[in-house]
Amino acid sequence: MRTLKYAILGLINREAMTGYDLSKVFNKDLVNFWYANHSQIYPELKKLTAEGLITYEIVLQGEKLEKKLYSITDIGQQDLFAWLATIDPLEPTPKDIFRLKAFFMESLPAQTILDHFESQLSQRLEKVAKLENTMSTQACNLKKSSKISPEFCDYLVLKGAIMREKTYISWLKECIAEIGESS
Amino acid sequence: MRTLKYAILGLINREAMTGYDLSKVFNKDLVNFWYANHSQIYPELKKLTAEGLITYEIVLQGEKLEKKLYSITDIGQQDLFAWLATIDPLEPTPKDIFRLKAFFMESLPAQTILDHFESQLSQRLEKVAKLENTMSTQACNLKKSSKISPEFCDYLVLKGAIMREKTYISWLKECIAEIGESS
DNA sequence: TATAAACATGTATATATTGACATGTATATA
DNA sequence: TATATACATGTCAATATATACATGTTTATA
Repeated sequence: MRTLKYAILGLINREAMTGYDLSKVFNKDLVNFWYANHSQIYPELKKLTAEGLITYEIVLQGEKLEKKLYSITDIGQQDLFAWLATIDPLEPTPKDIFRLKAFFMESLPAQTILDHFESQLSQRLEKVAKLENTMSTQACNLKKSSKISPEFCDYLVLKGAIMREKTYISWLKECIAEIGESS
Repeated sequence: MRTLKYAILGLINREAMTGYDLSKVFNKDLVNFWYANHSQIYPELKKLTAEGLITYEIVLQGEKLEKKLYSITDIGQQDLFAWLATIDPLEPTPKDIFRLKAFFMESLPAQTILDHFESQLSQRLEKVAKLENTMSTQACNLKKSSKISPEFCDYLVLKGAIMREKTYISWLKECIAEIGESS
């Protein structure tokens, strides 16, 4: 479905960027719903350039270091907007290795099962703490923008990520409680 | 990471199955956290057989139709249990095309944005209704098994799936409300 | 008894993704 | 000024996944 294509177009549409910049954004701002390695990004940039959806100019960093600053073309923008406007059917539920393991865990000793859930719980607690920290640091710039803006979208998806993590945590706690009762 | 391998081993460990059976189970019981097409399953079964982790016997269905009934070997079970016992670091957050689109949506007219969220909301409401129906139909067999059992695991992951969907729905509703305020 | 739906098993091709390999520059700091 | 870290761009090989192609049997039902 070329989702990476649109993720890149969407970012470059916001602001001209290098492949390196894209890589950073994917693994920071977008990491809660999309990500990609640089080994995927650079070939895709090449492809999008060949397709005429983006162009680049070479910018010098220091004396010698050349970086490619990509911007979106008119065709690229049309393509992006057409994709954005399309309403999709529901995606398949995301895969989740922990849930898969949990599904089969019954063959393990009760204490090992609890260890799994406790480990997952502490990792998720740490993660949600980081997300909430981001939210409180950025909340001023984000929510107060009372019009629909990039910052407003940042805020909405960050809120969604926090809600998702908190629910995962609630589930883990309920599982731990029920396993305690059952064993 | 060969997750499909362990998904298959886990299922065959519960009960001997054909590739066709596995395909059905993936797209019914496991669909809320794992799935695979038959075009992935059959080659993997071949590979696992070659690796000595499973074996099959040919069973006749009617007069001519041969099906392969797979069972797990001792080595397969050891491999499965070793995987089950391993505690993993947190997986990267699952990708989500709708959230990605939402992140870039700000360039669209407010009404189109709302249409996206409303469509997603009604699709998710339908989905959670189905999940809750499954839960109420199967709840008797599931929860009442007061010991840790396959049915108990089924119950736990189904509950998790319902919680996840409900949170997605809450997020969508909050987004719709906030977009209403902002536009 | 014709027919559709479900059962049953594969392969082929294209795309997506990961992790390793490979190279070199610029900048901050010890 | 040595050194580590971040900046910057690529390729390659292996794995994973999706979609289409391909074939044949059995069972329920109209």
